[in-house]
Amino acid sequence: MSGVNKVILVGHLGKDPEVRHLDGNVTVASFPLATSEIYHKDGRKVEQTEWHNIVMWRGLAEVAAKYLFKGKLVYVEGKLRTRTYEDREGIRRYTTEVVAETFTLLGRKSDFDPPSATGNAAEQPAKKTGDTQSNVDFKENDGEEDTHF
Amino acid sequence: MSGVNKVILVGHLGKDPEVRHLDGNVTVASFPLATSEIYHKDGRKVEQTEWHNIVMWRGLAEVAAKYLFKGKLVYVEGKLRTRTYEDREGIRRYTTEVVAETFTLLGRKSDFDPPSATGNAAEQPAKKTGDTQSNVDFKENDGEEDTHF
Amino acid sequence: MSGVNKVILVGHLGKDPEVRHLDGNVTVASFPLATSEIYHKDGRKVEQTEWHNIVMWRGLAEVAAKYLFKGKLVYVEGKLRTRTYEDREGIRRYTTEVVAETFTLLGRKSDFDPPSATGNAAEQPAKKTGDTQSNVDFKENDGEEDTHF
Amino acid sequence: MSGVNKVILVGHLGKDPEVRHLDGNVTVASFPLATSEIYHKDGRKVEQTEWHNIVMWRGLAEVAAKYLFKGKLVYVEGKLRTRTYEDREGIRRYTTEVVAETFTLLGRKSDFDPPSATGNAAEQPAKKTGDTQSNVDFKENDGEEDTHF
DNA sequence: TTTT
DNA sequence: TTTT
Repeated sequence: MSGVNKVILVGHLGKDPEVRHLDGNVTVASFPLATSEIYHKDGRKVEQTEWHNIVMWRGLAEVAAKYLFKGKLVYVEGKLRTRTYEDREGIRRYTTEVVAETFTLLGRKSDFDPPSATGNAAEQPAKKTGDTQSNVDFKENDGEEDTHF
Repeated sequence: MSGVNKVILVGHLGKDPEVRHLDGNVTVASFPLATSEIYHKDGRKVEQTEWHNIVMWRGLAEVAAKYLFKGKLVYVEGKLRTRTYEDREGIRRYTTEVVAETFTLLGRKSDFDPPSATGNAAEQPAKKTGDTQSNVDFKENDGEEDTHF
Repeated sequence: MSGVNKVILVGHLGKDPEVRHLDGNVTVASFPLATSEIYHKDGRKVEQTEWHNIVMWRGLAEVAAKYLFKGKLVYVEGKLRTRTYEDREGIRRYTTEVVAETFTLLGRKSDFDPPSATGNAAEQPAKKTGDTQSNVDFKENDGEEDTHF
Repeated sequence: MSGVNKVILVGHLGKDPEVRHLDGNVTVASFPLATSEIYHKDGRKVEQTEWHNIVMWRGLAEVAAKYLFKGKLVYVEGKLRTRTYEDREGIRRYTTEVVAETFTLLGRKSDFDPPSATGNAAEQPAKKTGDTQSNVDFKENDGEEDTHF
């Protein structure tokens, strides 16, 4: 039946993606994304931030693990999914997530480098220095196609 | 800073909108919207339905009360908002809603009529017969502008 | 480089898709799509129709040939592409098209049937009667994936 | 009837906006916007740039004149409009434009400053230094509303 | 928990 | 004509 379920976000990652590997060699990455809007109320400027739970699967999760880090500005396109789970107290809860289908890193070239080699660099998939790639557009089944985006 | 928070849905209303009037002459309408997607798994066709909580404010809520009914197919554009509340047991819960900024009724002219004059017709703002309007596009502050959308 | 180029349309086909088969077994379908908006100017209601040139490639073109006909209401998602060509008088012209990446048929089940068996039915891929399929969501590389949309 | 006509772009301005003032105190701004996509063909990376003609009216044109400059990265949301005109040789031509309804500047704070005070600064509406505003979200009738975006 |  |  007749459905469209599409979300378009541009915002900053609140944390590095959390990457898990499920059975069957399936990768999942998830992270919070902040979108802010500024509006004016009674002459004052007010910033309101909305937090979104982003989930990426398989190939998209793997490129997310390589290119997305806390603070990066990213365009995310995906769909809404509300699922149910039990919290630690056994209470049934609902959570709404954005299951990403594409993302595009925004910002300047230097923004696409991983954080500089201090502290937590060890656990991050290193992006080679000298790589001149300056932008990243990804879709869910990237790699297979030799053509378009 | 730098934010985009946009949701685009096409689906059917699961119920008539529930309309409330808040202090200060503010109208709010809300209803569940179903978007379905069909995919193929192991040769079988599977339909998966996602339910969204739609909220409309002020003028948009008022036109929703006039034109939107259970079963109608509608295009909704808005933004995500997650808010917290306490349920009847005093448990703090989160809910994610789509705050609509525009909607467009889809389908044929007859679909824009209110349900036929049995049962609950009384409490529904009647759409005149003979009205040839066959489509409805609305934005948040409809009425004020004398121009386009 | 950082790019997003996305078009979202809901409108009616102005004609049946024109389907061509290029070298290398590549199918292309194209058709005009009308999107209308109603606005109010000086108290009068004005309807303004915009026409879009839609182009579909390969698998998407093939499903378009099966399910899309003049008058159908369809959701189309794609990207803008402006290309140059020479008209019959040798004048260099530009045309902007929407290269579709997905489409979804909207409307009721009966709307998905091909036009009844008079006139041009012969050249249309018949959709069996009795088929209960009531909705069609397609993406560019449909068929390969056994999962989601 | 039943229309949706929406374009979503993220790209860089190819030129400073060209601003005109029409009769009746109406401002129009227009500029080319580049969206690039990178894809892989036969192992080679290929970048393809698409150029869009963006048009902004009234209040939106005025804020564009203040904040948008050649090279800036911007999110633009609007609708497609194809219009006809006669070129200098009297040939009737068509052009498709994106009539913007909203835009959001993307990138870091320093990107929101006007070009430094050399060369062409004279003809640009100066953005005061010391202004700490770091992001700009605008809609068509900005200024009137005291609330949301 | 982001960004400015 | 942008950006990397």
